[in-house]
Amino acid sequence: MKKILLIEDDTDLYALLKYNLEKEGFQMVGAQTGKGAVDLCRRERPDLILLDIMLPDSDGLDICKGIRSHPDLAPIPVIFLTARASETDRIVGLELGANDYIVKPFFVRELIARIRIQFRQQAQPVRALKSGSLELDRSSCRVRLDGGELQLTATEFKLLEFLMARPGVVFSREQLLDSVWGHDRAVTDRTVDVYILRLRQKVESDPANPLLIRSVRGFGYSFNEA
Amino acid sequence: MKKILLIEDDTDLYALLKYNLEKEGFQMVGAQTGKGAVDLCRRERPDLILLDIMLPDSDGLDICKGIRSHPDLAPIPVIFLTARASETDRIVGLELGANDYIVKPFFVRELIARIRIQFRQQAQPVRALKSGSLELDRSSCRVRLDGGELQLTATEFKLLEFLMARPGVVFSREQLLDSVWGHDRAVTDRTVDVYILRLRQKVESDPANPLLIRSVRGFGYSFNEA
DNA sequence: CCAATTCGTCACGCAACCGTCACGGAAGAC
DNA sequence: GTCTTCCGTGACGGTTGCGTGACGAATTGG
Repeated sequence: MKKILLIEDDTDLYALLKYNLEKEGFQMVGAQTGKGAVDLCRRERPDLILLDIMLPDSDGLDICKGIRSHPDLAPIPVIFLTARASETDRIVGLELGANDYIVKPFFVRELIARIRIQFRQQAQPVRALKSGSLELDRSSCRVRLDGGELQLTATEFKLLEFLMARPGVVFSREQLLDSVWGHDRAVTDRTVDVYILRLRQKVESDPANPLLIRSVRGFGYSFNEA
Repeated sequence: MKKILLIEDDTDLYALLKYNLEKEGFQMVGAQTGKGAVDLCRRERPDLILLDIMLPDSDGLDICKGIRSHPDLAPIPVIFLTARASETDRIVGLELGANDYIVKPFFVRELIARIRIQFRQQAQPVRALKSGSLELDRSSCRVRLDGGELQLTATEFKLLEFLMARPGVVFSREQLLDSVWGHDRAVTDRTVDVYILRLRQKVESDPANPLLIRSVRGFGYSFNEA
């Protein structure tokens, strides 16, 4: 499922888009302000960004520039939403690195079609996570430890990917279930423990003394920073 | 230098675009009629196609469909030019496989910006893909294995081409359907499995132990790196 | 020192996933 | 028109992975 970050200050439009895009099967996260948009990106790691240009507190163009200058975020497609229809505005937006540009008012179905185009032709950005001798390649779904390849199952991989992407941050079982298993989970929180165990057995050199995956009693788990 | 194929019946607009785009450094070829447009494509092999939807003798949508169904032409970006602005027209155009859609009257500079976006996103236009003794030639739509030529169907070819162009990258059935079949699909994701099977039977020396096309349980498939 | 809570660990039943085959129908060739 | 090729679906079986329950160890709090 693709995750879309929506930054739009108009409450009505925000709700409308969120509703329609979720109905279309996208996972939506968003903000109604431009403040901290780049940080939000780094935390959420969306697959696509819908960005209003006219925000009350900041300029969408600047946000786009910030995203493009950040190496991890640069490959993420950006679609501008805007009421400005003047020629120079359009050109500036497109030349600044936006992948598409859609002028309000627009048809929701057209926006959806344009989103799908971005995903269709996206040359998947290859991002590898590394911590010591442990390497996780998202694009090939492979995990290597000291050169040798580990055989992880799908859930194990997704859990490790989630934790490695956010080193040092402690997540509760609840949060992990929401993020890794999905919102429509029907799973006990103890399931997380089992997967942490399985991961440790494959990843840790000494599973009894885990160095990579840390338990925080009463809170949850985290992946240790290098 | 990028070659652009322009199909537009309006003489004034045709000349205007040809002039401006040549000034911009593009090599222009074109026709003012839709007849034989697909054949023209196969002869000229442009890097991008500008296509008027409303042509006196034929429908631009059909031309686009014809291009998309040809394995060697399918990856060429298509931008629709049109005076029709109704919602369904836009959706149909975009969902049919157009990469962008611009409504007349438009600013020439915006068109240029949108053309550049297509080229920016476009991966390296490698004509031939090779992996070990397996060779795939995009322009002639031929696949050779150990010198002998394989008989692949159009869908098999497009699927193999897509995977070979991105070795090592794992794609879900969903992504493959979007990219290879197109989003206007009415197809079960299990269809992908069948085509993977058919490809393996033709491509793999031992289909029971596939070396080229890898299954990644829970995720999808990928073409193994050399 | 005991009770309560939390976490690590194991084994098991079931569901999901994938490979495979055969069939009906659509599209195109002749 | 007929024939052939190709496409997509449905179904079946084997395998794998998933999630739960149970139990014990470890930790916390009184």
